[in-house]
Amino acid sequence: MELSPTGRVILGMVAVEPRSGYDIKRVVDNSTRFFWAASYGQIYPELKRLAERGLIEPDAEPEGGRRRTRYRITDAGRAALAEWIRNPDLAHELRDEGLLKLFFAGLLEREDAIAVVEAARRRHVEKREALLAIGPRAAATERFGPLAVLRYGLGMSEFAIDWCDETLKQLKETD
Amino acid sequence: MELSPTGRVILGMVAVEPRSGYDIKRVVDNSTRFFWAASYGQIYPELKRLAERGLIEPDAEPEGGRRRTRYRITDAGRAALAEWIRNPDLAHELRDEGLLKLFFAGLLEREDAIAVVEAARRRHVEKREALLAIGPRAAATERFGPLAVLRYGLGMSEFAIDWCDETLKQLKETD
DNA sequence: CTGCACATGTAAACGGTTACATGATTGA
DNA sequence: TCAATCATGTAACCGTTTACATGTGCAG
Repeated sequence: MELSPTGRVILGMVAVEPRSGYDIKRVVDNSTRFFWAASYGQIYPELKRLAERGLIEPDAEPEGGRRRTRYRITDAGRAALAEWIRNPDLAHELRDEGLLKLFFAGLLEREDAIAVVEAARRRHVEKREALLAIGPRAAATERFGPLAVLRYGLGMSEFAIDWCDETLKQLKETD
Repeated sequence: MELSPTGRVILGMVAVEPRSGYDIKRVVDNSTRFFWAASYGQIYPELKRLAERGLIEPDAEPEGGRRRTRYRITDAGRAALAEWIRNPDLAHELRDEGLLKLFFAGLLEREDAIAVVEAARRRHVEKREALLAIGPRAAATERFGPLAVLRYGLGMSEFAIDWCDETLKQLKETD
């Protein structure tokens, strides 16, 4: 049972616990957004498609309060999710605009190239701060995954910052 | 002058030296594909659009041999490219399906989660090999950028492999 | 009673991949 | 003469973002 790209995040988020589209948007913005974002324009139609295919189903109606549709995963959904996670192949290419800028930075004057690397460094520092801020949230889930991926993100940020420093040194000492 | 996402790689590749669509595909597949790929379906229409906007122009017709259209960058093109590179903001989100799988791996049985990390490790080792293989090509350009980004990719791969090892250790020792 | 967060959706426009189609040139 | 590689392109389909549209419930 093939899942669409964003269908996978959504199904995963529903697999963790029953969630509405709004819930999913919120939790994605606080976790996977660093490597996989999702917009409402994707979430709501995709929830309907997943429900039509029997991979998720509406949970019990809310007791009073706001109108909302919370979905829970079905057995078929769990199977489809596991099938995707277990498959070692990746369907999607990585895309990193920051690296593309760095790749071409040498076409500019040296001062400009330095500014490009400095901007990249700033972004990585910001990202590290953002990851540190969501740390407690990830630590709260006892499940393996969020915390490990957070460690990954922090390590990557550290590496990237060091790389920027080293690259700046090289760029500056070439006289 | 706003550039489209893939217009940027294409313009950058033409900025380095005059190139045809076919050339661009080949060089992208040997360099930026690790963080920004491009297909013919994007390249040829985009070359036309860039030419219509005066950012590139057809080079002199080939002296005999094969028919082909090689483009060279114009002053306006150089300005648009520099404008994009200098702008510190990124228009595009990172997307990494491998991390998404790892994020949700804890929903599976422990053996399955271990297999997911092992698959990720294998991918990172393969990527490192691929980067090492294109190393000489990147070193051949004296321009700053390709080599620096290659160093980045290699460092990232090393880090990712170490992270997988550490994560596997953690997953296995939790009895 | 006002503004904010909750909550769900649609339509248009854009971006990107894949499959298909075509044909020339070169080297074995 | 055959296969590989050079070379360019289009059309259909799918995915994604953005902007718009609508309405509820709660706290101050």
